[in-house]
Amino acid sequence: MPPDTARTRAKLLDAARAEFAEHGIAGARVDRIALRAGVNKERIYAYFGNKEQLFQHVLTESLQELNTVVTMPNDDPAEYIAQVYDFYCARPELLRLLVWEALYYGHDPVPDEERRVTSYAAKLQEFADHLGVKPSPDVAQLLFSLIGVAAWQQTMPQMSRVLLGADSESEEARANRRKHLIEFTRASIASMKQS
Amino acid sequence: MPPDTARTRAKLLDAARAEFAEHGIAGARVDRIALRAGVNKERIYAYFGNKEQLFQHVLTESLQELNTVVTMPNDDPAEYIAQVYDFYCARPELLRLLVWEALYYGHDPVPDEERRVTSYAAKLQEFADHLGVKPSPDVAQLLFSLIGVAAWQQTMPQMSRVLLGADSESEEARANRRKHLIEFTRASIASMKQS
DNA sequence: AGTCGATCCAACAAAGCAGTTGGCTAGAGG
DNA sequence: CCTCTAGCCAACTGCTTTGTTGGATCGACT
Repeated sequence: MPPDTARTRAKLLDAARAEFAEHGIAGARVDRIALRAGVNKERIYAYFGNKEQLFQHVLTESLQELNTVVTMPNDDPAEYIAQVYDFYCARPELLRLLVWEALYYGHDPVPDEERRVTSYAAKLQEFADHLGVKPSPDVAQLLFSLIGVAAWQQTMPQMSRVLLGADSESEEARANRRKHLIEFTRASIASMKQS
Repeated sequence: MPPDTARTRAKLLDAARAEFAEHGIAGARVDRIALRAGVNKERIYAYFGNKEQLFQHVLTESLQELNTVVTMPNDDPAEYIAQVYDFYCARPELLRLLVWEALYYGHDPVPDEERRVTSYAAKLQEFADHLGVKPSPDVAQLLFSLIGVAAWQQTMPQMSRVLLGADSESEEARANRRKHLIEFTRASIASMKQS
């Protein structure tokens, strides 16, 4: 295999990630992906099959990245949530991909949903460990809610602007929300532990 | 004006709402909207201009509905959040429309964003009143976060299934999450008040 | 009944799009 | 130097989709 193949594949995946994050599955244009990558369109079909399968490749790759980058830190679950927030601020594309996927598949199962179960179970285990409790439906509810809070601002920029003010994307506002997030997380963890 | 006009318009808006909620702006098909409504496609262009403007009409209408249906109840802010949750469970289309819009416009302002500011300010006022505090950025942060938690399950069904289990859409699981939501809300309100 | 104005619609035009094909190129092995 | 293979690409195909148009329809008013 010529050395260019891997590079070409990678360039396509990068371009596709940007395109899909911006426009979603229906809105993405295969021509545009090829153009961005500086590669011929036909390669997409040769490597990935079709548009939807390409989307899956992009998503799988992105989820792996998310899984390795955002880890459970020192011993503070609140810091973990803040890290999730930081990550989605820094790399909004990954969240957007997940949201496009959610809208596209709705309540139908997404491709290889099973594989995700294990990696989320691991995260849940870690989270519970740091809380000093056993993984349980309640802990899962809590983690799920907290991830939601951390992601909500990037998920709904219009609502954020309307409710938190037009400058809610400034550096200062971001630091402020981060602080809010940490307090919020601590409070909800404390209340769960005592019950 | 013939009496049918208003009816035709309404039928189109209903069909468009369903179509847009399901497929988003890029994925929606004008033909399909006309077909669902049992009306000729040309009427859409006569009444609404084009696909994107039709989307805006649908969204405006839906936001009004949301605003009138989900009101601040008795005196319990936690019950309000639970009501938001119930509403999004019962009418997921409205949330989906908002999410499609968020992805479509991203960080650019959405059409007539100003008008929304006032209605959200009213909600914030009500919320603060029930908390017995003045509206402030902190209260807004809290309300925004809580809306996020209430909406998160419908926003991310895949993540919900993966983290909370495949049956997370059952009636029982829903009641369970509702309970979690109320406790969660109470805890975060209590912690905000004391600080 | 006849005319007028507005609504409706089947068929059309033009552009955009996903996916294909057939030939080109470069490098490895003989 | 020739051949064979595997990646590469410009041009093309056929279908889908948005938006338009010219004539049919229907009710109101005279």
